[in-house]
Amino acid sequence: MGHIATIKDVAQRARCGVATVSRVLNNTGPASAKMRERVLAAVDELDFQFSEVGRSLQSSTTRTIGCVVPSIENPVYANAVQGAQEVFLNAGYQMLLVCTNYNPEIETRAIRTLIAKQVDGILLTVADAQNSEGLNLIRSRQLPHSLLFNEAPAGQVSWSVGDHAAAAMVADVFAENNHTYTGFLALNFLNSDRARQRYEGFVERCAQNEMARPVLLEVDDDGLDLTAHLKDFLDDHPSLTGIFASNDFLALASIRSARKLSIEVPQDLSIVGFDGIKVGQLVEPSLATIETVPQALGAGASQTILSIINGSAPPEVPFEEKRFSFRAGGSLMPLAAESEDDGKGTAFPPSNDPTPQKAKSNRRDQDEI
Amino acid sequence: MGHIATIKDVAQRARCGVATVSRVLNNTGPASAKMRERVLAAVDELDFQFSEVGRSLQSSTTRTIGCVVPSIENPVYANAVQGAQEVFLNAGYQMLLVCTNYNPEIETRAIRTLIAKQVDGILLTVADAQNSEGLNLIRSRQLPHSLLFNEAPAGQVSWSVGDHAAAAMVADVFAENNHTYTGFLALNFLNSDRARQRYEGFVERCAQNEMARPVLLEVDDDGLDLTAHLKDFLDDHPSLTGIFASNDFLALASIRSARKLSIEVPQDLSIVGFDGIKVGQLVEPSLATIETVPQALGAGASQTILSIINGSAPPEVPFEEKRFSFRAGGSLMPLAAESEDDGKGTAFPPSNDPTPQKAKSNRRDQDEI
DNA sequence: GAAAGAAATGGAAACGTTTCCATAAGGAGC
DNA sequence: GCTCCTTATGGAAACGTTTCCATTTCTTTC
Repeated sequence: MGHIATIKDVAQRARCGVATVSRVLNNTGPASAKMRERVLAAVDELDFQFSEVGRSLQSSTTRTIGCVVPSIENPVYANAVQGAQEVFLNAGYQMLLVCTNYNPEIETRAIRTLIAKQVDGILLTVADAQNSEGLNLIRSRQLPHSLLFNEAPAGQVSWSVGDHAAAAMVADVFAENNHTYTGFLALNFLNSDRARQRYEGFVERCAQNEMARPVLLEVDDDGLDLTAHLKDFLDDHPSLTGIFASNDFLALASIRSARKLSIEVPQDLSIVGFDGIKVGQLVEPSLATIETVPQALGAGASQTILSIINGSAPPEVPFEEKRFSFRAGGSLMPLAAESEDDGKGTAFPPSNDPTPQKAKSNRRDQDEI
Repeated sequence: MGHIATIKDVAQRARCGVATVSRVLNNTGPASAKMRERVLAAVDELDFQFSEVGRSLQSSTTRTIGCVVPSIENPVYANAVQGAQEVFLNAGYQMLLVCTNYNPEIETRAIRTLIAKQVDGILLTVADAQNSEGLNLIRSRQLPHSLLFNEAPAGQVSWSVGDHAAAAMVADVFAENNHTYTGFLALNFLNSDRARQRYEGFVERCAQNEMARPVLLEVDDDGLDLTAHLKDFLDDHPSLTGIFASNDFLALASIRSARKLSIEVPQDLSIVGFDGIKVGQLVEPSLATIETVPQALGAGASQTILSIINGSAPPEVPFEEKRFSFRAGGSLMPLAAESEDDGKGTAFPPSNDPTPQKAKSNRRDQDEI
């Protein structure tokens, strides 16, 4: 028989009503010992399992949460999703995952479907939090949700890195290491409010630190080879001594491209990444970067949702200082101080790079301002 | 009002029966122009959307697929899941994702829940395909499914890398490069049939190539620092010239640990990884590895499931040669041939490593067999 | 042994759909 | 005006649960 047993089949087999079966199996309400036994036997024989669909219809709860992120090829999102998934699973929820590829149209459609599927909550990273159709839908339905990675529109909770402040910290690190002329390397600048916020934070703090305004280098393709881009960029801006890459992959790709161009990192060019992916510590030179805690953010956002669902007190979003930190690395080197070398370079890299920190620069020799 | 509109509300507002609403909205069956208009207006005013739960109960289809993988922190799985997700989304399915952390208990429970939720199919990577309770449940319910990464038990389709053959290829590459004494570095050996298959494939082919039996080094923790392990290992087996790491992260960590021990890669020790993750090409030396196509496997497995669901012809699993290939890299160096140097080292790395290929070895000087 | 209370049980409604079927309305042809 | 199609329409059942409520069955207690 290709027929899946329902509660009716069980009731029939146990010679009782469906209500009794429900009571026995859910341990809700009384049942005599023999009845219990008969029901359990029937369940066993029929290999019965409740249909969650029927249950959901009746209880208007699905024990399912939607999760919408741009992509999980990016280890930052992958970690966050993994963190979220664990929290949800422990709480008895499963997770519907949608990757939008930074496409607002897919985003909206996915959210619409999630709502139709009556998920109990939605965890999401939208392309643009200020202007997301899907987010509005969620709000208007008052569906429990939490933003992840997006900076929240005023008054909303969001589990974000604190991109603005983190990028500012990079500016500080450059300043402490006497770098004045820097560049900002971005991918997907247009589609991501995060990249923009990093840029803004970096630019602002550079100004405050009386550094030159960072030069923006946008790359569009996700290819590994930045060499041509980098060459043009450095030719156009020969005074650059440091590049802030808006993520670690870009940073690693830059290091590699620099190497191809016979520009040594960090002697000729310092590079700082963003995200703090694991491999950054495995490479040589190790990558100076902003270390983030995506898994914790994902877990926190999940807990926010769960607390909304069951009315408990939501977890506090930790202070910015807890959400990111600067990780020193061999890809960043202090420049010789020009005027006041007060030696307070707190970010001096405890590098695993055997190259002496004050090694001569090739490129710099000609370009030094 | 905090009430979500149902088809009844729409019917009431449009002054018609629910059947009519259903017909109009689904374009199934006739409806007069004015009726159509009234219904559409009501839908608009009430912001109505069908409940998929009600639909699912009626149609016994959920447009949802389960996906069970060990983890998505591993970029291989992340890519596969992403590939799968895209295929499903295009076909109008959403994906319930569960990460098992290689824990069979979680695996079983998750699959049970997925079945209860009446997913239309399941895509899964199990800890042990020969002996998976969850997989048996799926089979006994005849639920459309496909294995991913697991080698299939006889007669079953599976979208796997071909671990055995791929590992054998690594043995061949070592042989071609005159390496005879090799080690196999594994993480999670016990919990993963994949790691075991790689080991077997490697060992067998080494034997066929008349190389020494590879020495097994198991590490248990996922920490980044293998230095102590590696030191002990190399002390115990001083004749080793090459290590096959069962994934690229381990390979990169080995390179780093070797560096700490002043063992140069590849001059003193060649390392070959497995998976072909993106960063392997960004680092120095670039990583020699088995390149796999996880995204394609994920997509293929999804299509298999979809074709089972709608009764169309399933896609063929591509031949092994299409599923992996050897990617040369600077982490592997040929040893000076001892007897017959026929120069057919096909795997000679087109390295981006500036170090001369035949550089002197430190460690080897004392250890050379 | 009867009355009263407690415990056990089953029927039926409700959840939101789709779809079968019956009926109502509209036109065409005589 | 009548019959006969065709086209529209609505009622109701079914999908698999849970839960309310009414009924039956058992224990107690006098």
